[in-house]
Amino acid sequence: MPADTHRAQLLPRLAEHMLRHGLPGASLRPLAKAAGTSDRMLIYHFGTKAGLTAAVLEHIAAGLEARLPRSDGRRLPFEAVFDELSEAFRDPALAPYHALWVELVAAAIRDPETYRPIAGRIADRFHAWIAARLDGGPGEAFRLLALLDGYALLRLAGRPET
Amino acid sequence: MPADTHRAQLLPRLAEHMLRHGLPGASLRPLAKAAGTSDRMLIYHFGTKAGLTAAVLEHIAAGLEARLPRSDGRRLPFEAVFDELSEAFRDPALAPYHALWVELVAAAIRDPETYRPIAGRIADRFHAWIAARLDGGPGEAFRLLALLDGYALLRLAGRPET
DNA sequence: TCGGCTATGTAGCAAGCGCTACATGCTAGA
DNA sequence: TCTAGCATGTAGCGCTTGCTACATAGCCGA
Repeated sequence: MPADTHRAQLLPRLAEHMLRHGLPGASLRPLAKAAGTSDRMLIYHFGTKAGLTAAVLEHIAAGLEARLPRSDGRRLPFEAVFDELSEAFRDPALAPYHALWVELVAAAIRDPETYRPIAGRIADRFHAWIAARLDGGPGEAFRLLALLDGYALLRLAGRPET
Repeated sequence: MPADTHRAQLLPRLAEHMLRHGLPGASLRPLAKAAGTSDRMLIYHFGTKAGLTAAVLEHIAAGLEARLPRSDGRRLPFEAVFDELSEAFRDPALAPYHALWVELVAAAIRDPETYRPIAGRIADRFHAWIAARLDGGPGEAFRLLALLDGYALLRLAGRPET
């Protein structure tokens, strides 16, 4: 059995654990336990903790995007898209994703080499996702993304919008 | 010499270290070294790591607010305040504060007991600061705060606004 | 002078971290 | 059938974490 297959089999369970326990809870031994293997084997398959983290986060981001509704081609004005998305992002089922996103950006501050490329790719993904359904330029899409991120951040800080 | 005086003397150096090295770098031994004392004495003065962290972060937040310009009583519309503040917040000298803020919110996710009250108080502080110079209600001030936080977050994720 | 309180140094504990050394079972190709 | 290499278990290393036990020096009031 090739190594890629092993990784692909591990990823869903690693992702589930990481979503539930966050980046700080994603140390090798608990991850291994959750995936039914050993820390020894995680390093064997992914080379390094950083490699593993990158793979799992990429997997999670792809999963989140697949869970969001497809664009129907219509482009709506700023406030309409904002209302729709801020409503959607209040879904508690998405809370673990927001938490992980903030933890990822926090990690990118002190270890940019490892985490910044991942964070950047994820930001781009959702920027494009917004731009595709917003009647406006990329700057406006960026602003909408920032606004949604800001509300999510403040919610995690214990200040939900009122 | 009373204990409060000792704490007050330690705080500036602890704050400087925490600003430079962030929340993850703020473990007892490095902090103690930076403040010219020992981990033993930090616990002695602050009781607990959580107590120390709360005190230092409060000190830092007060310092940041003191550094921002005072309100002259005039109230400006949303875009005017936004432009002024997003300009001010791009100052590289403030980058450590943004980084620490995101790290604080990230910490509040997994340890709300310790960090959420601190994060909430800081959010309130700047919400009030914005509300005092914005021509609009608290909801608009909140939206502006979210927008600024969002831009800061994306900047830390390696995506500065364009 | 003595007794108690504040302050501080030294040493260490138990847990967790990423990662590695070493041995070994298993299986597929020559 | 032999052998090379993939896969995996066991054990442990060196380090950092928050925190504590214990001893003790210095000072201040009775």
